[in-house]
Amino acid sequence: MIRTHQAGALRRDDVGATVVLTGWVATRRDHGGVTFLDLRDASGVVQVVSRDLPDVHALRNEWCIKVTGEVGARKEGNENPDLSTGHIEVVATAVEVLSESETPPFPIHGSEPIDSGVDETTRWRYRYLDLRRTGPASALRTRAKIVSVIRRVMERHEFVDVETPYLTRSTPEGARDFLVPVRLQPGHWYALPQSPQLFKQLLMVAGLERYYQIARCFRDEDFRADRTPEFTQLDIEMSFLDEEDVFALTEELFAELWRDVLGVELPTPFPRITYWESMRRYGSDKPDLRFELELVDLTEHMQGTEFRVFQAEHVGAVVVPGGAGYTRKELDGWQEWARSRGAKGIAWLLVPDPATGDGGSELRGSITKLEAERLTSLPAAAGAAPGDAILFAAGPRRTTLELLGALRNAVARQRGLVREEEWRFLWVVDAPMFEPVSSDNPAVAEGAVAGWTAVHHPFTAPTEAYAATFHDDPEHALARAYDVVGNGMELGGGSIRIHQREMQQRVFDVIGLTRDEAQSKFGFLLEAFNYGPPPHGGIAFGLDRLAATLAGTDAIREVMAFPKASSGGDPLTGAPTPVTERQRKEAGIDVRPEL
RNA sequence: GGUCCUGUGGAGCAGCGUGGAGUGCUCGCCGCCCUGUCAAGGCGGAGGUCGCGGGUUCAAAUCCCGUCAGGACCGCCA
Repeated sequence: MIRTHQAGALRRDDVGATVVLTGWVATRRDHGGVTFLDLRDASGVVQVVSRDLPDVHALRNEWCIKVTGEVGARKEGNENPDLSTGHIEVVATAVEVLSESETPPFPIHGSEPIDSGVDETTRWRYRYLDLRRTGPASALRTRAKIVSVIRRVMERHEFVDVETPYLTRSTPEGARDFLVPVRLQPGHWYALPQSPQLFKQLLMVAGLERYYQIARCFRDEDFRADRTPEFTQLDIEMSFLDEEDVFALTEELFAELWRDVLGVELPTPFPRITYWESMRRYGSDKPDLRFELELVDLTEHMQGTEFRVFQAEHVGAVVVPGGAGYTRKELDGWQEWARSRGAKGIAWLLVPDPATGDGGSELRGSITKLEAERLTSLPAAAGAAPGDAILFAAGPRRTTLELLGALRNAVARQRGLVREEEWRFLWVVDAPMFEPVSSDNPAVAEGAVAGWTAVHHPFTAPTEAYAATFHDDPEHALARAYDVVGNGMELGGGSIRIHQREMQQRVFDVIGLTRDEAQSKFGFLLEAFNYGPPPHGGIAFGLDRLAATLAGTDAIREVMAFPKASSGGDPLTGAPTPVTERQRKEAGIDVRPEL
């Protein structure tokens, strides 16, 4: 190394040592006769002081330099308690410029928080400068730490790390594939994997018993703050297991991650809740338990009403504590919020509080034309106290619950009900096995079921109760699927797979997959299953979401080294780019093979 | 495919509703001064076709239409 020490690691013990440091000029304070430089390297920042080196006046921020000098204790009163190196400074005897720098496009210094007001476009465009900053860089370090803990836990349990192909066939998940043309077979394309699902099942047939991989996955779908076209999963599969093995492993892994990364002790085991209970109580299959605000079911209460809005399959509500003080504008805001989500709207009722005067003197709301009996008993039925507001939604059961679930989250955020310091994990189990094919085809009548599709994927096993009947009653069949949810975020999910041919065939029958189609799509897996497949199952965790959660950010871009923009492009390299006519020809892009 | 927000010297913002000279703030940048600062301080200075195109108007950063880029959300995505 061309240096002797790390700048940020120097302490009182080093006083008197002659050191050679390298790094970047974070800032300079030039007093004419004495000049201070903050020298930054990966370890942190140290103050360099120069009294008689004429060259230092020419230095500028972000120049890469080498400093030779002696570590000195700072005089009392000159110490900086905010700096871990604040008790010492390096008295420079020589400064060498390793390379000069343009003025950076945004301030760098060193100690900015992760999102310090610089426009993201600019940060991603100059990500290599962004990462000179402590906050953004520490997010990547957190991610590396997470990967390290993961490997430690997986190796402790004798999991085998196997790399599966990135150039492969389409996997049976629902997302669009990224396609890669193949020069040697014009007109034929690889798909980049949406997950290593089929390969890890093959590895179970192969008898590996315990597989894991930190695998890049690709889905050509639209963006969200927590979704990007390429992302990383911790992918796990085990043989001869049941759900308890997956739960125990996950809880051990999470407990160790939270302990080592954040110093937080997670209580285990995580509570479990069924999918439908979660929908009923929270309107979501990934409920945030850091606040209460459980949904109220008023379907019974509205049975037989003349009030048309509430003549619906499901009537539910969120009770907003202290919401009687809502202004008309705020209530209109909720209407707009609901409509922006494609709902017809939400009804509201303010319960007056005589003590504070909030909500006036009588029940007010958009539903006061409701039968008097029903109206006056409504606050009690909803569990609303004086001073509360009740926000209603009515309609088909599932969409109404989902709307109320989103409302629950929005209300909690708006009213500051989320206990931000808490970590609340849970398992959501017993998800439906199938859901109706959402058909935009006008030929399919409103409400009619055009067919069924696997909620999870078609290799997910039914629960014992539905093993014999799921093909006759796909609507109610439950799957041996599980999601792990933390603070309202889906951090991972998996299932116990089907390993019996007969059962697998019935699933294909339900989703309308013919033998030929199944054979052509994943005949290789079915063939493998002819050779004594073990009972198996697994789980996959979104590593980016895990890292973002542990790094304390909502945006998974922050824990990716070179994230994509929401257009799907790479702001730094400018990819994707058009290809030349010659490349098209070589890759056989325009060739249409006989199907 | 859809809805909404944003785009103003290098960075972050204000200005836009109710049109009137590129006006302002914090930082950065350049020069000079300065021997104990902590993202130093003082004085001076440079730097902007207000994303782009069109329209309305005597006059557009401001109003209208289109478009591009970025972001959030719905659809989609287990």
